[in-house]
Amino acid sequence: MSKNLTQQLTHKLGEAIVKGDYPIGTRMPSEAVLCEQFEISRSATREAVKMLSAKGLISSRPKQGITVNPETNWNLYDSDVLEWILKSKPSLHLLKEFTQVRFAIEPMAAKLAAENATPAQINQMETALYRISEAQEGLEDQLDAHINFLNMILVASGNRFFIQLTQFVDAALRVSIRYTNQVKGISNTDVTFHVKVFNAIKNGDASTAQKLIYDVLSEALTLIESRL
Amino acid sequence: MSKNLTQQLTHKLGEAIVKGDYPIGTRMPSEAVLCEQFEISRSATREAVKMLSAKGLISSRPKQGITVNPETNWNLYDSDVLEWILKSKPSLHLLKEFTQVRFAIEPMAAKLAAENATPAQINQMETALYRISEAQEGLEDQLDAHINFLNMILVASGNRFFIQLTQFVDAALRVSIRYTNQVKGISNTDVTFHVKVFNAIKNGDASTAQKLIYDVLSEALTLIESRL
DNA sequence: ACATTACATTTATCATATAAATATGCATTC
DNA sequence: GAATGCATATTTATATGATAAATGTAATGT
Repeated sequence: MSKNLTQQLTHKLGEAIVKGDYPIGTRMPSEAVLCEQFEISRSATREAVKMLSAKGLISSRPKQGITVNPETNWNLYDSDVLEWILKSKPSLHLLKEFTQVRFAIEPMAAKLAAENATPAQINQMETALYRISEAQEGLEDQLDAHINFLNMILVASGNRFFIQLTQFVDAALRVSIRYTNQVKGISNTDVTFHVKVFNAIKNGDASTAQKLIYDVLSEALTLIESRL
Repeated sequence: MSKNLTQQLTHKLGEAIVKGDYPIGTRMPSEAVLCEQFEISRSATREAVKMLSAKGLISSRPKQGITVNPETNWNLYDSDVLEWILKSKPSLHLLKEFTQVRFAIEPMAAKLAAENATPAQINQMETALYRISEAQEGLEDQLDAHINFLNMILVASGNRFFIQLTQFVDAALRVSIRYTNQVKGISNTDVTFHVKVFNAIKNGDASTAQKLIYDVLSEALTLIESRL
């Protein structure tokens, strides 16, 4: 758990809101009541409320109190909010939504990576590739290695908005194995696939890099949709 | 300007950080100093600090003080952060990054919209279409009408992560006209284009909807890159 | 040289008081 | 009767002072 009281309350309330304990549009307990319930001071409570409103989950106004915002206001790309969503309502439908975003983003990121990756980034990708092959022999966690490789592609894209999505992709992949119980199908276990992607990016072959990622995600999406 | 002191300070500091007034990795003025500088109480100051740290811009720890986080920690999809970025360092390069994200997202959103749009959403899109044609005759702001139409596509996708990006696309389009000084080229002024997109979505023709948006954004991106 | 302790600084928390905002109901006016 | 203005009660917003906890740094001891 987070160390300080403010963050603890932020997480507790954030999770509760996402879970639906405080329905959208309704008023949450007032500042004073929250203090009582969680036995902390007003300062800590108010700061937690501010953090949640900064993430779009709630808004607070005098007299009206603290109200839960509609989901469209939530900062879904905030890693805390993502974490709460995953913790509270994981579902195959959610996985589909995640994968649709990946399907939109990652092929483009691979394309950009092929066009823009620096030599240093190529080296890091090669290291990531090595980690995947090691993982196959059980030396390292397979999922972590995969995520690391995919994150490197996002980073190498050079577009800060793609880079920002590393946490998103991380979350998406971690939820995916809850349902598929294997990395295969989501992101091919076979390291030869990753080698192909790596070579395409290294050689600046943008369209091949794009197509490789596109195809594997297309397959993943089809698999998920077949199970819905 | 925002009404309450906390939000005012949040915006002032957020903007200043993004602008680079407080370089990344450096310590910001301490709580006490911020109170003095802005002549507000510690409560308000601390709450602003909490909001900024909720958005990933800063982190604060005892003794170490308030430090500016690396840009990779910033929640770039937060509409406040976006606003500050646009306000502080608009550039053609930024526009390119924006458009790359749109290029990744919007064709897919159009495809999903064609597959999933509800009758009510189709109606709303038709209204949006009407607003564009009205705007052409000067009755309404052209840009707003365009943004409204594009947002409807995102909403109709049914994927909450795409829906969340309405603010992003809004920001992207508003910055785009600063450089192109026209909506044309970014999102075809000619309403016939939008009619085509609308019809494709209405008829459930996913691939056509996707291709239409893909093509217009491809063109926009080429235009931007030619000017870099 | 290393570990331990003491200290100083900064944020974190608590408590209390006052101000400002605003929804609600009431009265007043036309 | 409808609309407008006003009083009031409730809730958050702000201010302030005091204490606690965390943590980097320096002093100390072995």
